[in-house]
Amino acid sequence: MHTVAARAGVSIASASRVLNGLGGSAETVRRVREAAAAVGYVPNAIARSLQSQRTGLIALAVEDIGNPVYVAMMRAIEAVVAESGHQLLVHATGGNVAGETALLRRLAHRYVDGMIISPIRVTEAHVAALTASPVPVVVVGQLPEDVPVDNVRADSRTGVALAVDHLVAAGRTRIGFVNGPLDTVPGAARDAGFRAAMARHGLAVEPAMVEVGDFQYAAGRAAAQRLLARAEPDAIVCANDLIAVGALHALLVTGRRVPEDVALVGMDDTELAQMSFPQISSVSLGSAERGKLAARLLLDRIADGTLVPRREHVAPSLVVRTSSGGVQ
Amino acid sequence: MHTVAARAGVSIASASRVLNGLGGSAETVRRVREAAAAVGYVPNAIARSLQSQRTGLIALAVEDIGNPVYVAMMRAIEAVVAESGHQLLVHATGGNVAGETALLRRLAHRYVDGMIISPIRVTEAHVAALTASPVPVVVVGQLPEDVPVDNVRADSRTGVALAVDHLVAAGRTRIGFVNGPLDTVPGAARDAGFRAAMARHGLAVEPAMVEVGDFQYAAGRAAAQRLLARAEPDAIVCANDLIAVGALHALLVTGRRVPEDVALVGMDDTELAQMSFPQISSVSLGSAERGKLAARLLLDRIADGTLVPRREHVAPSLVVRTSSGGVQ
DNA sequence: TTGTATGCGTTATCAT
DNA sequence: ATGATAACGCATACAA
Repeated sequence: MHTVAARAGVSIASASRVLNGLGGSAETVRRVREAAAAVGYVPNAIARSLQSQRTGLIALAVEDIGNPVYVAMMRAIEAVVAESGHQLLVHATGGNVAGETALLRRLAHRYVDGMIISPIRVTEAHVAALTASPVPVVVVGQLPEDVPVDNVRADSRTGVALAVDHLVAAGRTRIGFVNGPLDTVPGAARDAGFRAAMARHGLAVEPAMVEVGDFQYAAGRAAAQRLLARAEPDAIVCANDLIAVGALHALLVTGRRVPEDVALVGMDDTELAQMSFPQISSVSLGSAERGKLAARLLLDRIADGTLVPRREHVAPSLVVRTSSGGVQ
Repeated sequence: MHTVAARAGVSIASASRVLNGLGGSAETVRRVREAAAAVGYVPNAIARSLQSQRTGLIALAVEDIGNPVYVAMMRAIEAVVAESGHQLLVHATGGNVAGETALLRRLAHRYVDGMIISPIRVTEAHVAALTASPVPVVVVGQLPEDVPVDNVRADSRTGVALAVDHLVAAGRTRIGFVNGPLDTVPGAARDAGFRAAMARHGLAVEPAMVEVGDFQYAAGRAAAQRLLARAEPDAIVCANDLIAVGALHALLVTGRRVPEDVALVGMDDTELAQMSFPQISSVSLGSAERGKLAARLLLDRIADGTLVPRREHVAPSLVVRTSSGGVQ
């Protein structure tokens, strides 16, 4: 900038104004533009940030970037965020509490203008870090009622019910369930949802028909194998699509036909569900929609920090595919 | 900082020194620490960056964050980069030249300390932006010989050969090929590799046995369907795993058995290949290894910009699974 | 050891 | 319209 101003024979103030499109005489504008082009001037993002108190960065923190559900969410967020001139900084937290709270605390350094975080567990430490954060944060997922933070949530309880209802309507009664860890927010909600839905249909939940692993493919496959070794379900509900793909493998490798022998329903409605064969029915929890909403909430709050905390809900819906008897 | 210094009754220089662990008398250290804790002082990342001329950020630019091969690469990069105290900023370029070169030019703003980019096409504009970049860049993928930029590359030509050799050894002779766009670097290399390998075995490449789509699932599926509508291969090589999963779908939906009727080999050896049923044999192009190497090259260059440009190669290897007759 | 003063690259304020 | 100058928050030469 200094160089540009000197070369154009004006003050650095004038140069700055011209380069930012604010006023200037025709002659000044011309000379500054010319000088800038000549020396290949490019504004320094850091210095600009120091002055503007904004970095133009928005962080997204999710457990596992390999899970397609987060890819879908990320794409939706990226679209909104890019439109506002921000860039997305992605953190993979691995789902551990220490890492997530450390991340939240680091927000105090103001290296980003805001953060969207989807914690899989919510602890006291989370809440403390969340409320103490000097930069706006939006939480995707459940959150205690009294935490004054913008929040968008799915309804996975109802989502599981959708799956169970669908299977019961199709005549299935021996319905198994492969879940993720019960000490996670989604794990607990999906467990409760499954039991409530089964009870509503007057179906008993046999312990042998329920397995818990991780929200991952390998764990889902192993959990399904354990379940199939001791029970004969005519349908299996899985707590997400990664688990469902693992369960599909366990079913097919043991010679079971899907959906003829065992119907299968996953959750999150990711690309994986469509890419499997047979294609897997899945409960959409509106991941893209949640991402879009979260991004909007965040941008709104960045623009006006005095807003009252908002809470958005996204309704689940069932996408029926081959694995539960839908068309190919 | 100003506040901390005032509260501790010292100059901001002393406060800064103490907080950075440089000297100070026991008494000064104590008072500054106390004051900092009392006001909850946290250093401002931007101001620190302006001073240090480093942002602590490293960018990764890939075409499609939904492709598991990039997820694997990203994980490897993240591990190396985190260890050095940097954070990863992920860009999805969508593979368009304008976006990629714009990204490279934006490096001049110095919003990151370095970038790892994996362009799917390499144009004049890329080369120009690459060589003009004031911040270190490492290219993952092919690059003209004379471009003085750190570079790590796979050998997908040999990779395809590995697949063809394997299939021929298993007695397959009518080998089809589903590729990505020929005007991309990997697309062109894999096409050449396929033809060379087939020629080496004295096998003709019938035009009807070759299809081109996109490096995506849906396009791969459609391309495979077109191929299968007009030819009867006893094996198919796919230019990546997304295509392979699409081809698997096309095969199964038309009643073909894999591998009995048609053997299938993918490329990139991503999680997808393991998650399919049957599991898909795949040529590993060492994506994690390439990511790790790229990160190391970048960190080295950030530490010392005068290094002579390096070029690393990662050898391909074939992972045999069920889809080509391997064990379950 | 400590404080003063300056610089990092911009933008904004305030005279002129 | 323009220029001098003060922030922005921190780190560091240099002097004391």
